Amino acid sequence: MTTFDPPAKLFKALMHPSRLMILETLRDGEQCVCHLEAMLGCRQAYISQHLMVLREAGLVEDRRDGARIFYRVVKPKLFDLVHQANRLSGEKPIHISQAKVNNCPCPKCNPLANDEGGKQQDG
Amino acid sequence: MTTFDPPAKLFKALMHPSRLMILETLRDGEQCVCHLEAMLGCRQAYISQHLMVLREAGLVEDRRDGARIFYRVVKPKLFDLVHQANRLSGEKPIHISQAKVNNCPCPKCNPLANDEGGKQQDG
DNA sequence: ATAATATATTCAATAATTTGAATATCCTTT
DNA sequence: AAAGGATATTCAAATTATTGAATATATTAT
Repeated sequence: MTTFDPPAKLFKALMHPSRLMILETLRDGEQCVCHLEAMLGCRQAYISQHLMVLREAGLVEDRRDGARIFYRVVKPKLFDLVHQANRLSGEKPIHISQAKVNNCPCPKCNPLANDEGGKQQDG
Repeated sequence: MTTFDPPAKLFKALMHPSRLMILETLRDGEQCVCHLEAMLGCRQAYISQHLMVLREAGLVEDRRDGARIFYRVVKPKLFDLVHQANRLSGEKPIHISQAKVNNCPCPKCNPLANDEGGKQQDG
């Protein structure tokens, strides 16, 4: 309708904390849904619904690798936008740990379990 | 609730095209409500409601001058955020004319009508 | 084929946003 | 004080977002 519809739609896709958390988790590179599930501590369907919003807004794309589906941010400049918004909100810089997640079965968190067999690297 | 609530709230305040249009109109400096009314071509109450959202999000502040109330953007960096979002949306740069608006009675559009008397500068 | 795992979609209840209409408030002029 | 103009608030109906539950789809292993 107006000139401002496209940016308004972008902001609308970004207006949910869980979606921002998802994006921030993707900052490190693509991640599978089960990893996002473990990071956010939310149910799979919930994550999937938010991923749908991000996907339909054109902000993320997915790639299937076997049974898993990996999501990635399409334009890295999106990260800047989120951080700039965080700064404008007067908040401390966002930093979420990209460390392996314990209860996550994905190959990034448990490479040995999937690629070789049985072994884990927990400590 | 989470780290992402503050930026999410900011995005929520920005998710409406009319509010983006209002902000962009304020880029040139403070403007009274009747000017925004003339710029957007919307009713006063509608504008006022969106101004309330922006005000409650801490994005704009108002100043009364006589019968008129002038709004201004608190942090100019907000303009960058909107433009960055517009760029990310793959749109042409936003530029709205800051020219005087014909059907607007405010002092910025009709300085003579208010400050001196009767005269206009339309031609 | 069956079972198990990973992910997506649909459904429904609740909550929030949008927006017009009506009305209230505050200021200025008379 | 009354009237008129500028702006804010309240109300209500329509629309949209949120979110859990159930279910469907696709892949891999048996």
